[in-house]
Amino acid sequence: MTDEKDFLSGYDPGDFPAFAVTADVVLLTMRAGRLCVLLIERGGPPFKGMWAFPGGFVKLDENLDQAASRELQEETGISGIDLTQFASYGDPDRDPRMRVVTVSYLAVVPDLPSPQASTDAAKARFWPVDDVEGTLAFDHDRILGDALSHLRTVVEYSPLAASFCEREFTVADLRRVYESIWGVDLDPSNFQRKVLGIDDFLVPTDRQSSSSAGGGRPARLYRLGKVSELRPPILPPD
Amino acid sequence: MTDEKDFLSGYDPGDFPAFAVTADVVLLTMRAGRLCVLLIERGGPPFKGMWAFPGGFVKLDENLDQAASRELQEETGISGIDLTQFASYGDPDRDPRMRVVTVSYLAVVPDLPSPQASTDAAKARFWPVDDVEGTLAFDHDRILGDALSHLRTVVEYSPLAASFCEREFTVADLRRVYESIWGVDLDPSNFQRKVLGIDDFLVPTDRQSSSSAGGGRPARLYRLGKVSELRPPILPPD
DNA sequence: ACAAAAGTGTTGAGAGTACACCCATGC
DNA sequence: GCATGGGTGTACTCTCAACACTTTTGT
Repeated sequence: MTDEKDFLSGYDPGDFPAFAVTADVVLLTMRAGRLCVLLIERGGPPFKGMWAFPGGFVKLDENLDQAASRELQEETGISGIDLTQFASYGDPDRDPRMRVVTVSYLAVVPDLPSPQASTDAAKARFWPVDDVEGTLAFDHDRILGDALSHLRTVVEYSPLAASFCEREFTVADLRRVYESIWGVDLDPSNFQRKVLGIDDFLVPTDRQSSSSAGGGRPARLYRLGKVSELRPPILPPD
Repeated sequence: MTDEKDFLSGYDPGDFPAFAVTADVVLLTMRAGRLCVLLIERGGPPFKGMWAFPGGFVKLDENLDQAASRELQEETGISGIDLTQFASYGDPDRDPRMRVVTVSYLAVVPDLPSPQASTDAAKARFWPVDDVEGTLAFDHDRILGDALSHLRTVVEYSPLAASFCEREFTVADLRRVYESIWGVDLDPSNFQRKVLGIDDFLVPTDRQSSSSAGGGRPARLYRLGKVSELRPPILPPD
């Protein structure tokens, strides 16, 4: 009966509950067919020695998106990738030090070189998602779970899965991404026809993959087209 | 280079940028075939006299979901409905008074009695969405746009559209909801077969609608079942 | 009887799956 | 040649949109 009155009419600036706001980045990649997440080992309390997402305080003169990419750049050296906000978390006890609301972002990248090479963030590395579930600092386990279910949903209806691939990739590369995410096997020939039949999804190059591993016909290389929506969706069979 | 160090190692509590955090509710309903949104007229600066979503400061001892339903209840008297978070907004200048991050929730309800009857929130009313786009306080126009596109997406793959209907409703009621949201005409007979063919979506009652308006065969009344996902999705033709 | 809305039957077009088969490369 | 993976052809199945038609009410 008081707060919202203050909010609706005039009030004394500074007369509001003070929160810290952070931006966290759940950055996913695919390594050897396993879904991996970029984590940073915490050097101090709370949760010292545990692993958490890159992220940190939003500054007073930047917006939420900017904070997320700045923190990612500062802590891991990674920049120039798409970050999309997917949820915010603000339970009273999620950080024992103070009241923090975190705005969480999802990023999907190809298999990058390990981040320690790039900056001073020596404690950053990729972990297979299955190996860390249930072990993260703060409420980051819950956030990771939400990020993964968000990923699995979005990937059916958007070309996001192609972000796991390099700039040029084969249809089989893309198929293996979907197979990993859904844990199913897809028929290579039908998958090929399906994705090539979607307008503006894959644009062919005139280059071919070097058929490196033990033979087999080289595959054509594609680049991601400008499609924004996959209709009909790419679904796992049943 | 300083903030995130503080965040990773120890630091002085209180040594962080102080934000206000609010929870806003975009509550949608369907009236006479038009999509409507619940708004509150602002009684004081800034944006005095303009309309905005119900919402207000998150308190230090409640979580974000609780803040959203509390504010909705206090400002409009509406309670007991599902609120789902869909996005957060925190541009530096979105509120001229201070730095505010707002966590936005979407709610979908049947045609409720006008809210002024229930509480002291005399300035709350439903507005047709088309009539207010571009006129709202703060960045609420952008939030409304995001809420609507979120609605249109979610409605294809979830039973959310049924939340626009009363507890018992006919297939035609539900069809008119989809027609309004997508702005298309759907074939009544095909729509009927489609939705009744989805397991656990609609559960029949033994009651019928009173065929009130000008004749026509009374329709069976249904209740919403326990399905959580619509596969295949309900799509507009083309 | 007639209009209006609910609900069913039928059919033809298109999409998806399974799988046979051909192509290009490494060994 | 043979193994391996890329890519095409084909036939069967299933779904869905279109629309004719029957059912049940109000006037």
